[in-house]
Formats: sequence, structure tokens, C-alpha cells
Amino acid sequence: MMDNLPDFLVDLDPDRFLSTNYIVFDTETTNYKNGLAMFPENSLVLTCWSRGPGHPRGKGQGKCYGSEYDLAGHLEEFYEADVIVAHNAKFDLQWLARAGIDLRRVLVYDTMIGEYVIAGNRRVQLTLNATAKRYGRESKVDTVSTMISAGVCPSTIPREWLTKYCHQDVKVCEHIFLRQRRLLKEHGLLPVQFTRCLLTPALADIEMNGMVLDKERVYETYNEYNRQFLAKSKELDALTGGINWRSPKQVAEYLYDVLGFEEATDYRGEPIRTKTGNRATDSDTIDKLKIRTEDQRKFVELKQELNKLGAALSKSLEFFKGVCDEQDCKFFAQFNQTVTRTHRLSSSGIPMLFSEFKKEKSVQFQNMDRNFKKLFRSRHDGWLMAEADGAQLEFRVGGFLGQDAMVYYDITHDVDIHQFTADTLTAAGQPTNRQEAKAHTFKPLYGGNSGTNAEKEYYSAFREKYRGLYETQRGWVNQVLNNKFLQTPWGLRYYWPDTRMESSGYVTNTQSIFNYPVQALATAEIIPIAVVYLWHRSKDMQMFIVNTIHDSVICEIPPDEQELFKELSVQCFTHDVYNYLDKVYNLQFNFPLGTGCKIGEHWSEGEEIKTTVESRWKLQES
DNA sequence: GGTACATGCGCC
DNA sequence: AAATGGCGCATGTACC
Repeated sequence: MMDNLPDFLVDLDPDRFLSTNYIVFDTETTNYKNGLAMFPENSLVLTCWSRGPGHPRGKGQGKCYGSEYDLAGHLEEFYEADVIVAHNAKFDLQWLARAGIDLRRVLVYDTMIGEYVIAGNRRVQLTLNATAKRYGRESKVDTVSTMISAGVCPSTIPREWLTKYCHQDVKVCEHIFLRQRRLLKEHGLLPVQFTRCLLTPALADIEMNGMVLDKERVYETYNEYNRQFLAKSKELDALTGGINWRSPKQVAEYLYDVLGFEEATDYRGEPIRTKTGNRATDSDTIDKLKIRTEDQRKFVELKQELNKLGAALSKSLEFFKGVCDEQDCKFFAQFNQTVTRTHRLSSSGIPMLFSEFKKEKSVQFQNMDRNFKKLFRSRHDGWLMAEADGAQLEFRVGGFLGQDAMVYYDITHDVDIHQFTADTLTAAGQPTNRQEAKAHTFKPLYGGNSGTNAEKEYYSAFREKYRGLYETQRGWVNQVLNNKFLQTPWGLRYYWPDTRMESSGYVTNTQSIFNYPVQALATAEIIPIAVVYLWHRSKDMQMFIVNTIHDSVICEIPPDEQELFKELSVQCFTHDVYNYLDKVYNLQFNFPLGTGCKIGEHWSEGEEIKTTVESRWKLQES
């Protein structure tokens, strides 16, 4: 399996970014749906680049005015560079892919991601111009950029103007790159930048695949939901005389003024309100209301059902139906690498206009309703959907960061941690089964400590049991209190400049400080590493990745690659991660990592097979 | 007619 | 006074 890896994944060294053999480049494209390369309606208009002094062809500029087919003749020049550089590189990489480049062969450096890595969790403007300004380049407003933002298609802009504009952006990007990589090196951030940028070409490829729906299942589900929705709406109208159940204002008036509900209260007896002090009408709050009359019971029941049905229809099923009717069952989303405060990925759907609706609709890839995962299938008949995820990932990562012997024991002895939750809650006078208890198990890992008395007892038992973890998290809070930032063991810094201790002893931002490092090491470092290796190692297989959701990867695979897929996910989620963390971050991950694999005809179907692999480093029990 | 905010809810 | 993190999308409402 090693054969498939490029040099930069075998000899892992973030200092590769310091090479003088680089190419900085930028592309101009037609402007349908922002010029995205997954739409065949678009084409490449112009590509400009600048070679660094160490490039075999020598320092200098290049350009190709023409389509992706014209650019195909220039790809060797890109392969010859140690690093290819761009601002928001994923966009341009997808165009290189359409020109025929093998994205697995190039090492990428993205200056937009560089700014994000330096920023940590601080919000900064990441556009090329805003970034240029921070590096001492005043941006000038020129005609071409004005034309493009006004919606003029670059293919109709005079060739000389566009070329000058594009070369200018390349120059600016090169300037940023040279200064930025020094800064990253000085601050110990090259390893993080390396990880982020290794993921970029993988995401570029994954995004181009899109996901495919099962037409029959979509229609069937849509019709059933629609039928129920109409029936329940009618019932509710009859009951209320026709209030808009989607309007928080009208629902509040109906609940509290007409039906006479007492507002639900929190553990202090204060009414639960919205952020701006209005009476709450969300589903959780409604569940807390004390029902006294038949009208109240009926309304609550219908409202809760309509919430579910309405959201399912307007946020998923109407879109899915449109995709099946008008887009050949396939749709796309983008992965955003520079949005979240923790450095996780986020996802946005690409908006689609369907004939049945006036407004564009979109569905992102990371909050798909569980019930609808089974509506997804492979685009190839007879193929399967395969999913691999990181087993108990955040818990294990928390254990590692806290070097917590008890977490280690529980993992290695297969202790049922949710049962401990259920037992503790029950013993504290809140009888609970394992399933219900699950919701509480990891709340204290994220800094949660409020709830019923029994819940609070559980949280305190958790902190007592996993003392190493808790003490480490307290240590982070103290560091932030003193320094206003936290330096993680892998180099990334998070900033909380407004952190202070209140008279009660409570430190502001405690929850975020508890959470960020755990969430980040698990889902911003470890999973991306696994995705990168899975993407490279599957190069010569037929399978391909179609989605990744925080701790999981979703693929389409032919049936004869099932065994290989299982082996590969173990390799990528465990061995490759151990090795990468050691070589790139000098982190000897001395906790076991594992993976769960699920393969079926539809997404999320099939039996899960779990595998845990011991690390060659093991926590020394004291 | 369009934009910004508030609210609610889906996922990990 | 309150105190679990992170997102994106749809709808209603206020306002220009």
C-alpha cells in the first residue's frame, strides 16, 4: 500500500514549504455559479503563474490564455515544482484537475489557509486583498475586479486587461507566500499548515464527485412526509383557527395567552426565554411545559409533529426531489477549510434553482438528517456505500491530552462508559437507562456542568473519575487566564483575549477552552490526516470518497473492494495517524485509536465492524 | 423589493 | 445572571 504514496507523505517534512522551487498561480474562469469547476457549463479562461528561483525552468512568469484543454500542455511545469501555491487553492486545483493534472502528485500551499492558521480562532478577513494589506501591499481598485464583481464574465473582458489583472494577483500572492511561510516557520505553525494543505487537493477531488440519491426512495419518502404534513396541518388549523405554526411570535401568543401554559422554568425557577427575552417556542422548551387540558395536549402533539415534518420537507426532501427530477439525482456541496473557530471543516450546499420553487435551495453535507442517509446510493449499479469513522475519537483524544490513566483503562478494557453514566444518575435519584444516559456522558468533556441535581452529581463524578483530563483542562483555563491564549501541543494557538475571573470564581470562556483542543486534535488534525491517507492509498482502486463529516468518511465502492476498504480504513485511521503525529508534530500518541466500518447498498446501512489498534507508545501507568 | 436579525432545528 | 463546543439553512419579522 506504501507504493501509492507520494514522497511528501513518505518523508514527512513541513519544511518542504520553504523550497525555492515553487509555482504561484491563479485562474480566471467563466462565472456560472461562481466559476466552480464541477459545472460543465464553466470553462477556464486564463491561467497565470510565477516560478520561484529554484524551479528547473528558472525564475519567471508563464500564462495560458485559453480553456482547460489548452492548459493541459503546461502541466509538466507544475509537476516540476516542489510546491504549488494559490490563494483559496481548492478552487484553482479543481481547474487543474479538469485540465488533467493528477492532484495526488502535487504538494499544495494555500495562502488563505496560511492566514487562517496564523489567526487561530481570531476572525480576520481572508480575501487576497485584505491579506495583501496585512503584508504591506495596498490593493488598488481596478476596472477588471469591478467588472467581475458586477457580474461581467471574464471571458468577455479584453484579454490584455484580464492578463494584467491575473498576473497582478499572482504577484501579490507570491509576496504573501514568501512572507507568510517565514512567519509560520517562526511561530512553529508550519506543521499545522502542512496538514491543512495536504487535505486541500483531497477535498478538491471529493467535492467534484458530489453525492447521488436513490430516486425511488426519495419519491416514496417525499410523498409519505408530504401526505402526513398536509393532514397534520389541517388538524392544527382546525384546532387553532389558522395560526402560522412556523411563526415564533404567533406560537408564543397561542401557547401562553390562548392555551394558558405557564412558562417553563430553569433550575433556578427563572422562565426560559429566547436570547432577546421573548417567550420561547422551541421544541425542547415545549417538551418542558406542564399539560393540563386536552387542547394543550393536542396542540403540543401537533406542533411537535409539524416541526419535524416541516423541517424534513423544506430542508431536505423538497431539495432531494428537485435533484432527482431535474439534476439526474446528483448534487454538490463545498467544504470550507477556513470558517470554524476550532479549525474543523464546515460545509455549504451549492444553491440550486428548481422549477417548483422561486428561491434557490441548498443542502450541506454535514447535517444530513440521519433518517435520510438511507436515501443515498452509489451512482454505479451494484456498487456499495462504505463509511469509516473514528471510534470514540474525542474521548480518546481527551484521554491523550490529559494523559489520563482512567480513560486509558476504560478504552483498553472495553468498559461501557454510558452504563457508568446511567448507574450514577440512577444512584443519584434519577432512574435512567443506558440509551437516555448517553446524552449526558460527554457533556462534562465539553465543560458542561449545569442540569438537575442528579446530572450535576454525574458531571462531578466524571471529573473525579477522569481526573487527569479534568486537571489538564483546568490547566488550559489558567493558561488562558494568564496569557489570553492557549498554545496547543501541535502548535496552533487559540486566543480568548476577554477571559477574566468573576467574583464567583467562574472564569469566562471556560467551556470553549475545555472544548477547542479536544475537538481540534480529533476532527481538525486526526481525521484530516486519515482522509489524506485514505485518498492517496486508494489511488489505484476504483472506490472514491464522496463526503466527510467530522469523524467519518463516506465512499462509493465496488463490491470486490470491500475487504480492501476495511483494511485500508484501519491503516489510515490508526497506523498512519500515529506515524504522522510523531513525524510532523513530534506527538507520540500513546492511546489506542480505532475505526468503525459500515458497508451497505445505501449510506449508513449494514453492520458496523469495529477495530482498535494499540499504539506502539503506551501510557505508563504511575 | 431587498436586507438584517431572530428563532428554530438538523448534524457531529 | 448564567454557565457543553462547533456549524448551515429555512422561515418570519422588522426595517429601510
